[in-house]
Amino acid sequence: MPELPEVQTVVTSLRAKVLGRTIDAVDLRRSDIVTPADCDLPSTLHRRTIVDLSRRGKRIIFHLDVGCFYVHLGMTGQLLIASATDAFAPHTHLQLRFAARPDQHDFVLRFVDPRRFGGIWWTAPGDVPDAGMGPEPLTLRSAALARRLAATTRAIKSALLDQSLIAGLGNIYVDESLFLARIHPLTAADRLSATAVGRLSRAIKVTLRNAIAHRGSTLRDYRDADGVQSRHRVYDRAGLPCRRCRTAIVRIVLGGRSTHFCPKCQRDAR
DNA sequence: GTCCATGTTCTTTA
DNA sequence: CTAAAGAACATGGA
Repeated sequence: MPELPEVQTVVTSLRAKVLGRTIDAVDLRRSDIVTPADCDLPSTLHRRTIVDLSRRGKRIIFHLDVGCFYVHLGMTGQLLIASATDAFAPHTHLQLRFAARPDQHDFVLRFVDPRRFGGIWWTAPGDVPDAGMGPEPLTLRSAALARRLAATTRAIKSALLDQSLIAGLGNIYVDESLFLARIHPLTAADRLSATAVGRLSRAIKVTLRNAIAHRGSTLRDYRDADGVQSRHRVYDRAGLPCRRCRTAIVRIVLGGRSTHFCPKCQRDAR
């Protein structure tokens, strides 16, 4: 469940738990999830204290007293708090155990990832954990976004998925943002008007903020089987009526990714 | 058995 | 050379 809002939710919920805690034991059950491959993560993390936890794009950054590491959830990754005595779920690749303190029971943090598109990256002291990443969408100004989009001829949908152009958006929220901005996903990025980029900049922020505000409740507390009303306006709604104009939502494949839009609200300007 | 999936990176093509 | 398009990665659910 990992685009910027989901990652932010994980960071927010984990932050108070792990801040100031010392890693007591490291159980790396699959070492090929760690980059660089020759980094000895267990001995590197042992006895280290977590001084901060933050998010950058889709990365969850653990700041240690020496250097930092970050977790990327890929498509199916999860960070779960558990008790050391809990049985391991399948595909649990890493467990960090935190020592008990007078004010808190001991607990473990587990990284579970069936598809293994995610992983753990170690960043040595002096290196930055966000090399090559584009700016954060929530603070990116319209003019700066316009400048970056003007540098590429790619379809706007593909451009927004490029983490080096703007960090944190994924397939769902790109489709949602383009719908809100009423921009057709195949529009060339460098052919968007300043007005359209302005709408897009605003739409991205609204979409992400709204998702962050609801992530705590929607994804966690509701189940599809209970008839959950998806908050998505276009994503995964092919053939269903547009929530604005009732026109059927269209699904196309763009850059190998399924792409959903309303053909009436998002006119093809090519 | 088939197709599809919230992501990234490597390879191929233009 | 660069930019863009495609394939590949691994597993599980519909």
